Amino acid sequence: MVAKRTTIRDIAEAVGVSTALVSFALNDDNKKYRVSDEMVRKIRSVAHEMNYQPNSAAKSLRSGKTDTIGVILSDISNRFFADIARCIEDEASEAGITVMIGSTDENPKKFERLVDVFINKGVDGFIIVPCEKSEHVVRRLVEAKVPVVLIDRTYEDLDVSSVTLNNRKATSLAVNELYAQGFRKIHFVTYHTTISNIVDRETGYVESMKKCGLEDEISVRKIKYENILENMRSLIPQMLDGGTEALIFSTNRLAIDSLVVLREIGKKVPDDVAVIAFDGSETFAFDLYYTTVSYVKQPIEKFGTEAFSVLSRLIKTGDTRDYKSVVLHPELIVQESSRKRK
Amino acid sequence: MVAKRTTIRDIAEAVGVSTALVSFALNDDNKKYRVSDEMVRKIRSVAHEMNYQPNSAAKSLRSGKTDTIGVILSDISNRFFADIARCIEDEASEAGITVMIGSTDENPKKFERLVDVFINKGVDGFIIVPCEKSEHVVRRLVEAKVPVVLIDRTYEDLDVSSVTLNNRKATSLAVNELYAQGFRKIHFVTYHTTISNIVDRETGYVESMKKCGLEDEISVRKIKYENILENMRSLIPQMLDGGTEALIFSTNRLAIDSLVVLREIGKKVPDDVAVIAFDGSETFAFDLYYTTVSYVKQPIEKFGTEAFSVLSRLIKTGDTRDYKSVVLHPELIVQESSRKRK
DNA sequence: TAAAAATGCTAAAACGATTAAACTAAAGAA
DNA sequence: TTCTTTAGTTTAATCGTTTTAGCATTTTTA
Repeated sequence: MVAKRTTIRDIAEAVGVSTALVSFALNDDNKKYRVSDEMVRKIRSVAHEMNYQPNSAAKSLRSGKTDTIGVILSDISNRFFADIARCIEDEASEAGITVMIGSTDENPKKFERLVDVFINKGVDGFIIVPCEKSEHVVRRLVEAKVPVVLIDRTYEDLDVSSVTLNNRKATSLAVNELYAQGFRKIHFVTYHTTISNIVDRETGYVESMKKCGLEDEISVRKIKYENILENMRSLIPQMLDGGTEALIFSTNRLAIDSLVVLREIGKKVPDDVAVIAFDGSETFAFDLYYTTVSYVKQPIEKFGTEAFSVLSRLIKTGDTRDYKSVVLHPELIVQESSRKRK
Repeated sequence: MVAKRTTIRDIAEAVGVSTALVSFALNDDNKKYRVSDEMVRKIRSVAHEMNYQPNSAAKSLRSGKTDTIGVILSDISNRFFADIARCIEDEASEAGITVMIGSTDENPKKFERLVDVFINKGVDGFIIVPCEKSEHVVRRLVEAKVPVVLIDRTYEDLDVSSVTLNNRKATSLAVNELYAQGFRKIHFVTYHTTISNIVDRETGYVESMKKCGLEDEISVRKIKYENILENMRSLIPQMLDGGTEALIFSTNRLAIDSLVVLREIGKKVPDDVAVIAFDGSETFAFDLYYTTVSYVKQPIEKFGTEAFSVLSRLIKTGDTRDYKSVVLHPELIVQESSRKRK
């Protein structure tokens, strides 16, 4: 905190009026409270001269508002979440709201601790990427009537606002494209998890395979969140040996590490195997590959803007029962990696 | 802010004592203020039962401390800064300190506004990646005795703590490696800017070219921060036509976009031109290239940890005159892109 | 010309915590 | 027995704002 700041009382003394009047004049309450225009001008100019900066601790204490929101993500150093954070930050800054950010690393303990810390700091609301096994924490918030918006994932049986992707449609788009290109042995690589968005992507894959009449070709391979590259080194060759013609990945990370492995073992995309990745947020990574990579694109900015707008309303109205689910739509970016060569 | 929170007064009433005693008991002041062990136990258990969360606005108002620091970066969606932010966050969380993050986009106006907002929120100190033409803003902070640590870049004639890379050494390493490999026409691509770290990288290039006796081969090409890819599309072919044998880039972004262009125009690395990039933070992008890319590696985590540790001391001692410059060391990661083929 | 309304301002309480100072009761010293 | 310590607790001020209720004036209305 800065050394000896100007307070409202200092201004009051300098001008020779009460602190109340200064407060009225500095806030736009001067209409409501009938302060003379001349006085408003005087007070504001003195405040400016004395470089007055309101003490927000005092403000918060009085008003119960902090104009601060807590944003809890999986990992801020992951591009997808960083982009979302950036979006939220921009929206918030526009609205004069400050953002506190924390990363959970998908760890329920860290998640709970972050929630406590932010509650403690008195945030006005939360934007949260919830992690596995943390439904109770979010439930507690909802029950305490704390404004909350979940993004990227949600808990089905919780009455809470959310902004998510239509994940089933996302993988469905991928399957259909590959099917249309003539691929049949289309296989899916994903994480071992119960997180809703990842699960939905799997469901989407399975369902659309069935719709395409490829029920017998369905193959879902799941790996752990740790040592992805290592896991891929054994999984990918094994799948190719098994006759896989096309690969769909449920996340960006999985796709990238697989591409690395494919290069390592000298397999060509899409000649040896077609690929559709998830998430264009790291497009530039794909740009460097010898072939351009098709991928399911999420409207990243919208996650941020929508979440912020829903949260703002929640905070403003104070009616946390009035929750709302926003579902965003994926787009398939078709490039070379999913083309069938004869 | 959460609906009707338990206050210290609620606890006091529940236990039937004064609020002062509750405060003593909850803080470890019970030694200093001689509260009976039994009472401490009782108060703490009631506080726990009532799910007491101290109101930090009140705490801050009283103490003038917020246990919050402001972190101002160039752009949180840039991997390099996101990694640093992540590091700072981890350190801070360990120490029970909350972080507020903002991005300047290298825009002095945004920078100044962020500083004002954070000051306003009463942060205890700043970690800042300063942008061009903002020396006066940082100076004002320093003069107001606000704890500040600059990272990545600094202002030479400001008495302020900083954590920076030895940038001259960084490019020097690159030049020497290329020279040792037998390259002579080693050229440097950088931004048009006065930001200290970028300028130092140029200086390092020029100086070590001279030391290698390659004074006549020195060539520095500068481009604007906007439309990098477009700029590269015209610059790179032009340089190759001019006989460039090896390229050194002053940043990651420049390197990546150039690699994209080189692929587009069908030039092979390192056969047609050798490349040394800057910053390994997006290594995975390089992993996908047909050839692995050599680069100057910055110790990213150290930027975060060192900056936080310096800032902590600054805040604790309150002696902002006791500033300190930490200089970190780059490492050259040699891979295929800088190898001379015969 | 008195009553009513509008205008411009102030006093003081409140928000929730911390803390210096004071107070009480019991224990120890003289 | 009286005085001094010590332990355990309370009182009340304080941090910087906001805001309700109310006090003088002046202006309008009837």
